[in-house]
Amino acid sequence: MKRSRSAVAADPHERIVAAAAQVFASSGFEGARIDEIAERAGINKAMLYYHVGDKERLYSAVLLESIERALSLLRAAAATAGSPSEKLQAVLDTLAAFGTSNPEFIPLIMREVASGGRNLPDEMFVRMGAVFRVVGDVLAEGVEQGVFRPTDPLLTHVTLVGALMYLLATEPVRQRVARAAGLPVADHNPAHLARHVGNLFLHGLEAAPAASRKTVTRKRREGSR
Amino acid sequence: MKRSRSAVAADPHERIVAAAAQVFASSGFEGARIDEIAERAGINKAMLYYHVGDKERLYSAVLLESIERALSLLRAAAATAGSPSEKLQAVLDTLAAFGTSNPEFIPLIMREVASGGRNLPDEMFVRMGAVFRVVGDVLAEGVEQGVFRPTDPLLTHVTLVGALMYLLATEPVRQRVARAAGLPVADHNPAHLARHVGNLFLHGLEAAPAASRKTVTRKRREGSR
DNA sequence: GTCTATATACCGATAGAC
DNA sequence: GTCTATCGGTATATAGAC
Repeated sequence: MKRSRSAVAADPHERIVAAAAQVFASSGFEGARIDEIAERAGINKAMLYYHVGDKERLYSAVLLESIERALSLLRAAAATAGSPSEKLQAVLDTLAAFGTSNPEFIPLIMREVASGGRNLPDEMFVRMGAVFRVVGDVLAEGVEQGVFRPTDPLLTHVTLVGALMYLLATEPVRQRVARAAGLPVADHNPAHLARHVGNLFLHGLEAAPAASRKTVTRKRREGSR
Repeated sequence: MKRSRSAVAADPHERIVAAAAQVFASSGFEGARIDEIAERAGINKAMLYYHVGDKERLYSAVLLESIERALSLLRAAAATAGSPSEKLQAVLDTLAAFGTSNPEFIPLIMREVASGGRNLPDEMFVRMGAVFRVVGDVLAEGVEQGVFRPTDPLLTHVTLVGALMYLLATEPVRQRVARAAGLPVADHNPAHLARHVGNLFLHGLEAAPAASRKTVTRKRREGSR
């Protein structure tokens, strides 16, 4: 057991980590300023070093604390009663909700992915493996029941989770792109985005099922709109 | 017409932009050091400022030059003869190939997405809109022909492209995760990743087609393996 | 445990000689 | 056009008083 989590976070360590998560997420590791983190945590810079050590240790603490919370939520979602499809959708919904109530999480992960995970502490890979296992088990269950096609589980997991995180993270960019392209500008809530990803991945984009086989390609199955 | 593109890039401007792309991609905007860019371009720091101006202008030049090249390749891919599904797969293949022969591109884009596009110049949004239109047109064509289900095209485009870019970018992270989780470590080539995404998106994960409708859920359609 | 003051280093940008 | 030298600003990290 580590520290108790309270809403106001009286614990200096927690206040610092929470503030650091925000700054690291919005500015990256190199761009984050210790002064800004200290200020946002409401303490002095010297105190920050006293409590959590240098910038690198603080960064590791932020990442580990984030993924730890995400992991336990995702595990709970996958333990939901229901079909593998429903479990997978529950995982996506949970990830979207977590990414929204913890807006630092997705930028943090995406920056690390962009840098090839160069600054990731070893413990992070273990946690990421645990997250994979949550999705991987659902996929395996689906294949076993014959409701999922067999695929490379790690690739499918990354595809699924990456697509949703990307969709969530691009919200502001997407709106500006829509404006620049003369498209209708819509702001989608996270739940909607999770459903879009789930729908797309579960049923596929093609209207005709398995049209690539040697079965007859059914053109224009009427009543589709 | 701007400048001629040669392999060795005798033009100082090009050498600088190419070097900057590498450094910005691996260190981010704030983390990138002008000295390192100059050194990697084989010129003096003062010359860098003489040729391209300050850090921000250099960054914009890198982004615009990258997406411009990607855009023309993607347009060519979408102009391929074939079904909408084949065109979509061609676009994915092209993006994967481009991301591989231009390893700076995906990290650059992902970092910007992670920061909400805060440092993106206005011209970038126009280009990103053009990239969307390439995919959007293929999607519209597929819907028109009745082979694609109608979806929000912008969301589907971002989901598709985001999934592939994420898959490509996580290659090194994925291997370390696999090692930490005791999974078989595989290094997939970009073409394979593009096919994984295309396959998943086009046909979906579910073995039974449209099982969510009121049609009979066909359990265990035999001969699936 | 908390804060002020500062050491130390580095970075972006430019001045100015050639 | 090219380079050296350097200015001005700011960053991480710590020393030391309280």
